[in-house]
This record gives sequence, structure tokens and C-alpha cells, in this order.
Amino acid sequence: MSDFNERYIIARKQAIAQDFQRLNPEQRRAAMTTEGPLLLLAGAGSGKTTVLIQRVYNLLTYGRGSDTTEVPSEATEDDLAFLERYASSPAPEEHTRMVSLCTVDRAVPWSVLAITFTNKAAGELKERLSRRLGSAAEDIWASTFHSACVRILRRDIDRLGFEKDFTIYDSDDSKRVIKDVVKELSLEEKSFPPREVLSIISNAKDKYETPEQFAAIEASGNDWRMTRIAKIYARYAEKLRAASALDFDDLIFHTVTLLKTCPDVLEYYQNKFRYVLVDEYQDTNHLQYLLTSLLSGGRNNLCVVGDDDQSIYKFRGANIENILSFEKHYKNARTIRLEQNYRSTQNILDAANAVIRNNQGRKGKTLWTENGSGDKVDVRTVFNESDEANFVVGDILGGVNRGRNFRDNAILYRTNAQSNALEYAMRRNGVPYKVVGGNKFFDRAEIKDMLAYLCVLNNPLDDLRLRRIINVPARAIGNTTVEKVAVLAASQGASLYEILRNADLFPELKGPAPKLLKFADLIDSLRKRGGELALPEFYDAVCEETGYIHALEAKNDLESQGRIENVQELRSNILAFLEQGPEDATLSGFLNEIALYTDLDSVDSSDNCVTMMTMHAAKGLEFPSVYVVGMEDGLFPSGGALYDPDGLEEERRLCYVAMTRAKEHLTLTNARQRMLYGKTSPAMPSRFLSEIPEENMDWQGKPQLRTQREPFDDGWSGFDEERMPASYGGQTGGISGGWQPREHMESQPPADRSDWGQRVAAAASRPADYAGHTVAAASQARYGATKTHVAKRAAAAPTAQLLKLQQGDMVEHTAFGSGKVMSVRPMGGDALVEVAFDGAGTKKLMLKSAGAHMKKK
DNA sequence: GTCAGTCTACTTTTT
DNA sequence: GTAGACTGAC
Repeated sequence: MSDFNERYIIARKQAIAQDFQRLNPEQRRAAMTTEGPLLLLAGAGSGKTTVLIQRVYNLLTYGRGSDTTEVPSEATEDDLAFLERYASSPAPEEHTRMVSLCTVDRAVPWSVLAITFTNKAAGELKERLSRRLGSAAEDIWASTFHSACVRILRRDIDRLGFEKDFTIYDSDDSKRVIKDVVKELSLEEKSFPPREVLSIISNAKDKYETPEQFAAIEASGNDWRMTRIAKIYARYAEKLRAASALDFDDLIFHTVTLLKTCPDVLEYYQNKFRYVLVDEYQDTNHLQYLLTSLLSGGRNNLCVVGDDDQSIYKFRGANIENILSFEKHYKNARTIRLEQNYRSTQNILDAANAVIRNNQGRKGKTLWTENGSGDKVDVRTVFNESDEANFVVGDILGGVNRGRNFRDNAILYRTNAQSNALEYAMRRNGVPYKVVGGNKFFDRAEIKDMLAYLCVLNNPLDDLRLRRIINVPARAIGNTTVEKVAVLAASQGASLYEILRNADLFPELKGPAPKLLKFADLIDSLRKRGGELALPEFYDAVCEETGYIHALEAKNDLESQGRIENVQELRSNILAFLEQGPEDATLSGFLNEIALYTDLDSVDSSDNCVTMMTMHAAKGLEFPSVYVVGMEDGLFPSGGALYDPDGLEEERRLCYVAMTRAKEHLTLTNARQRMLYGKTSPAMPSRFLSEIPEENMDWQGKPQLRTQREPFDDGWSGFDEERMPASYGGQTGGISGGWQPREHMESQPPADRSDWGQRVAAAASRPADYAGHTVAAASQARYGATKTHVAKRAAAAPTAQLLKLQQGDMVEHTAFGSGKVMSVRPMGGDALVEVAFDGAGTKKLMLKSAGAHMKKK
């Protein structure tokens, strides 16, 4: 290479690098490596999204300028001199000339494909891209695996014999079909639970095995059950094809098939996508690997970003091998490690590093930070789950008292069931919170019903959804009738709807024919209205004319009330859908979007409340203060993983993920006994706790294990002496000895609890003097939490004896400040106090636990 | 065909 | 502890 060219290449790189001065050297290298396969090992909090954004900016601005040895033939000595000068002292007004000299084959936005796992991540990526790139960002394909596939399939799936307006089945729909198939093949239903069968089929699809291939493989084996499952798989696939339906796996499976069998389609996409990016690569399965390698196969510009230590979805088929052997799969791949962490303090990182170090199968990296050592990790051993909840709530209130916001706190747990005790403590203390995941909006029966109606109206051939709603609300069309219709449909090769439409032609249906025809009329008339009305009005018509709302109103109970609200909430989903100006603003467009939508997508951080969720759901998020609760062997790591080395490693990665969510303060708690599934059993501290170095943590209440066990001894010693009363409002560690928020140091001295803490503690042993009032947690549960209340009742109330509170008293709360007591209502051995705080609005508090944080003025 | 009462089985779960 | 599936009586 000529001296000129060499100097030109170096100067060009350095000039471009001026645009990325804010990045650290590794990040910059990642943003500027554009050509060929690239593996980006990005540790937790290492700024990988920033890198992704900058990398796309680089592609759209300089093309392969930062990563090529091509030198334009028209380049002059003068250009070179300019670049060299710019590289050492860039002047803003020279940027335009620099760009024009450095750009080599700039990429157009629609040639960039960025794949994420969740809609939320895709949305965030899009948003940050458009902040960085303006309107150009709109044409970038930033989407999830599944929605990218839907987009590809909508164009060409007819080549595989499916209708272009195919339906997407969610896992419940799939389960239904499996159940039907098992029945149809007259197999023992107990031996073929849908969940299990489905997961085996899913595994087969993951290996890209068609029903025929799967059957062939199993035929050579000797497993009777697997050969049956092969039959189920075949029939399942047939049924979905007949309904022109795809399940989640199919979306990817059929896309891979499409690309493999139609060379012109493959060529189209390989040409189109010059650059392919995949986020969270450690969570990809084999099928997704096939898809990405097909899509990126043309130019081989595949950049995958991931962290092998954060692979926590093996149970769902994620194949950690994809990332571990990326360099093997892609020869000449380059690898860049991002190890500087911008999120957490060194103590938190040291603790997390120490835990993850115990895993064998990993690429190995060690996070470090310039954030300083920070607080030690707090470890708390408490008596049981309600003490745990009280401690956490107390600690959160303490933090709020010192200037924290509620939204700065997250509580992470292993299983959704653990949220109960925590929620209870939150409500009792009037702490606003939200639970992410758990019982989901789109999983609710009424929502599924309404969506089923919309699906049938969109596509009457959707037998599965039709079955769901044919008798909801009750239309006296029972299972026997539906089965008769189904048999007829199968023998005629028709859909259920077609049989219903012509019910009077079949002698078998003589009895129910009028009812069936009436239902078919309902569908027809609504379909007709679908052509006339705007979507929201159409939805109203569906709610009314199907009699769905009416049936709920007739029930007239609290539950139905809630269901009606949910049905209406779905209407706001339609409005929101239309507001974002979708490409396809029709019913089918809405159904497509909703099919890939989950509740997780609606998590937003604007509300000032504590976030509670599983550790899985927390991936990718960060909070100033994080509580990981239930650190007990058998719960976390989970019982199933205790004796399974691979399972244990996955749990450990989960622990790593959970710990690295914390920016400033991390608290880990474990209880000595815990009630699970209605049974209380003793629990040992999680082995992960013992993997944290002493110097990075501060373990309070650490149990001393006896070396020799007594009979009937659970291995613990003397917790009775230390045990706190069950209703004690936390161990007040948060108030007297807790951590300090970094930015807002406290202005008030810690509350002195010596005078009133006693009274509260004493209250626990007092007999329930308000017995008989068992109103409850249920109504609180429903309306409590995040909503503030207006005082409705000002009637005279008995004095609350604990603090001798009555209406009109002024109180001082450690977190909410001063306020006026609006009402006091005895309730189940406790009292519900309504306090109008000067700054924090009106709150309902349960006196026994809130009393620990409140003082009469 | 419907409803109420009993039995059972449960991690995590982007789509 | 509890939701959801299943069974048997009307």
C-alpha cells in the first residue's frame, strides 16, 4: 500500500473518531467496526445501547468509511492534509467537508435491521435512534424477531400455502389445539399435558424439525410416548395450516422456510439488509440463529450484542452456545468486550462479579467502574416473609425520608407468588407501588373473549376463537352441539362458521339450528358494520350487540364490574393504536399488533411508585436502590436447580442480573422460614449469599449455624429471642441506620423511635379490640396502592389507641411529612387512618404498621 | 346445558 | 393459598 493511502486511512479513522469522543475506547472501536461479523460482549450497564445507536449513526453517516482500506481515487494531498489537521483539532464548521471526505458508500436507513427480544426494547431503540438521527430513524427496521418475521411473512407467505392475512395464535390458543388433537387421536389425556407436549414441539421447531423429520427421528428411537407426540405435532401443524394460523415459533420457523425455499426472497432480503444487528444475543435459540444467519448471509455484516453472564432463558430454549461459539460459526469474527460499567458502584460490582465467577461455562469478564466504592451490599436475615416485607417497606420509607423517590426503588423476587406479602405491607403503609407481570391484562378472560370476537369478525374461518365465544355470553349452545358442528365441519372440509351458516341443511343439527343460525346472523351483521364504522365505534357495537357487556352488567357484582372496566380498557388500546398512526389502521392491523403485544411493554417509569417484578422481568432495567428478596436455597436458587449443575448456573446468572440492576444501593434479604403454597417451612440462606466476599457486604442478623444438630432442630439457633413481632413495622433499619442517597443527603436528623416504637411494638400483643370489623384487605387491594384517595367519610370514629389518633390530629410521618388525620376507622384488630399530607396527598394507612413511621404532633 | 362444589398442581416466560 | 380444571347434581 502506498504511503499516501496508509496515511489517508489512518487520518480518516481519526477524523471519524472525533464524532465519538464521548465513548470510551472500546465503545468507540465497537461503533467504528462496521464490516464483517462482530461480537460485542457487553457487560451489564456498559452502555451497549449507546454503542448500538452510535454504530447506526456511523453506518448512516460514513458507511464503511471507518472500517475499510479503500481510498477514493480522487483523493488529493490537500484532502489528506485537511483530514490530518481535523483529526488533531476539529473545527465544527469543517464537519461537512470532513464527512464528505470520509464517507464510503453510506448506508440507507432501510438497509439496517436491528433485532431485539421485546417490543419495549425495540421501542426504546427506535426512540433513541430518532433522537440521534431524526426522521431517518423511521425507516430503520428496529423490531423484535417476531414482528420482523410477521412483516416478512405478510409479503410472501402465500408461497408456503398460507393466507397472507394469517392469524397468530398465542400460547393459550396453541394449548387449546393440542388438547383437541390429543382428544382426536384418542390418547390418554393425562399422559399428554398440553404444556409439556407444546414444549417438546417447540423444541423440535427450535431444531428446525418438521413433523416428518421429528417423526422419523423418534421412529428410530424406542420411546412410545415420543412417537405419539410426533403424531400430535403432525396433526397440530395440519390444524394450524387449515386455519391459516401460526404460533409464535411458526413465525420464525416459516420465515426460515420461506428464505430457504425461495431463493428470490432470500436474495431480496440479503440485498436489502446490508447491516444486521441482534441485541441480547445470549437469549437467541437455534432457530433464531438460523434466521439471523440467513438474513445477514449476503454481506455478512452481522453484529451481535450480548452478555453470556446474563443468559437466563435457557428454560425457554435460549442457547447460550450461540454466543459462546460465535467466533467458531463466523470465521474472521472480531470480538470487543465492554467491561466498564457506568451503572453501579464498585461494591455492587465486586459482589456480583464474585458470584458469577463460580460459573464454569462463560467467556469471562470482570466489570469495573469509576463510580467509586459506594455502600456495601446490605444483607438482612429476617424471620419470615412478612418481616421481610416490613423490613423492605421500612427501608424504602427511610430512603424516601432522606430524599429518595419511591420510583428509585425496585423489589425483585424469584416467583410472582412472592409479591403478595410485599404488596400487603405496601398497602398497609400507603406506599405506592406497581407490580410488573403477574396477572396480565391480555391474559384476562374478558380481554381474550373480546379479542376472540374481533378475530372471528376479522376472519370467520378462525375456528379456535369461534369456539371460545360461541357460547359467551350463554346462548344455550353447549359443548355437545359444538362437537356435532365440529364433526360436520371435518367431514365437509369446511370451517365451523360455514356449518353454522348452513345449520338448517343438516338433520343432525335440527334441534339447535335456530340458535346456530342466530349466532351466524350476529357475526354477519357485525361484519357488515365493521365495513361501515370506525374502529372504536365498531368495538362498541361488538360489546353491545354480542350481549357481552349486558351479561356482565346483569351479574352485577364487583368482579363483573372490574371485567367491564377491562373491556373498556381494551377500547383505549384501540384508540392508542390509532393514535400512533399505524401503516394498517384496520381491524386486522390492530389484531396483528396486539398479537405480539405484552403487558411488559406498558411499563413506564413516570409514576412515582416502587416497582415490583421478577428478576427475569428486570433484565435491562436499572434502579438506584434494588431489593432482592427471598435469597434462600430452594427458592433462589429454585428447588429444581439445587442438584442440577446447569440449572444452578442459570440461577446464578439470574442472581448476577438481579444484583447488577442496582446503581447505588443493593439489599439482599432472606427469611428463616417462609410460607410457600400455603405451607411454612424453614429455609437456609441462599448459597449465592455465601459467594459474596465479606468485605463487600454488611450482613445483619446472620444466623450462626450449630455444628451439631439436635433432634427436631432445623439447624437454626435461637431466633426466638431476636424475632420481631409480626406486625412490627419493619426493623426500622431504614430509619436509623440505612443508606444515604447519593445526591440528596438528609436534611432532618433520623427520627427518634425510642418513645413511640415501644408503643407500636406493644400493640402487637394487645388483643384484637376491634374484632368483628373484617373489612378488608380485599377492598384495599383493589383500590389501594397507587391511587390517592379523597376523604369520603368524616364521621366520628373511635380513637385509635396506639397513637391515640383521632380525626383532626396533626401527625408527622417519616416519609410523607406532616399531615392531618381525616378519619380513623377500626378494622380487623387494627385501624385504617386516612391522613391528608401536606406534600404527599391523602393516604390510607393501617395504623399498626404505619404507626412505626408516624408520630403525633 | 348450567352451575356449584371438589380436586390438584404449582419457577422463571421476551413473543 | 389459590386459580383453574373437573365432576356430578339439577
